[in-house]
Amino acid sequence: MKLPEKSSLPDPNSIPPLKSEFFQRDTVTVARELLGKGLFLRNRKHSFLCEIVEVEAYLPQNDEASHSFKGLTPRNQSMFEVGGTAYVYLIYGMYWCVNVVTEPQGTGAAVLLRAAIPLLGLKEMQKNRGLKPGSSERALLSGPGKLTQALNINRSFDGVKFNQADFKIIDLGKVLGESDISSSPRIGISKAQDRPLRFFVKNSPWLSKQ
DNA sequence: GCTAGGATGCTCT
DNA sequence: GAGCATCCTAGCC
Repeated sequence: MKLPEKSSLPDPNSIPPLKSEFFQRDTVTVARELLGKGLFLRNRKHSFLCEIVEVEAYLPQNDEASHSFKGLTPRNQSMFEVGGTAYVYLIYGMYWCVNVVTEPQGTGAAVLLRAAIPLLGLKEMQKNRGLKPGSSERALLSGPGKLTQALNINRSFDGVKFNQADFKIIDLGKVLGESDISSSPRIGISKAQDRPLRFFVKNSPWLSKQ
């Protein structure tokens, strides 16, 4: 579980956000290709960068576990926005989950961000998570609720596009092959439990579950 | 090491 | 009123 040296990190400010066309494709394709990409977020005081290693796809058709399954509601309306939009919702009354909306406007599909490698802003992530300095870095972003807590993502990000100077998904120059990616059933759902729509970087120590 | 259970509040029925 | 795309802790191997 080695983190890269700070000096070897790219400057996220100089990397443009992924184009809208990247997200407006088949949801499973986007989910797989989001692995290895960077999520960058900047507020008044701090910059955060992390590398996505685990996601789940929620499909527009015949997917009972997807929030879009029963159609548009006030809660899920940003899931029907154009690909590249953030869909953020509260789960279990306590935790936020952040999704990347996929496919064209009106489709109702998204990719849940479940785990990532912390690259920039680790101290602030630790503070946001309420962890002691020196606690394991693995605890920072190894779950959907942890990730939003560490990066301070909440309802105010719902409906925001991932193409802002201070909120964007970027290419880190990492190339993952088919053999680097595994899939499994999605976690924590009660419907459509058999479908292998969770995608993750094989053998990564940063996942939410081994 | 593991598991069971509680926290907590919004959304839809 | 039930159910929920979760996390943490206490208690038990």
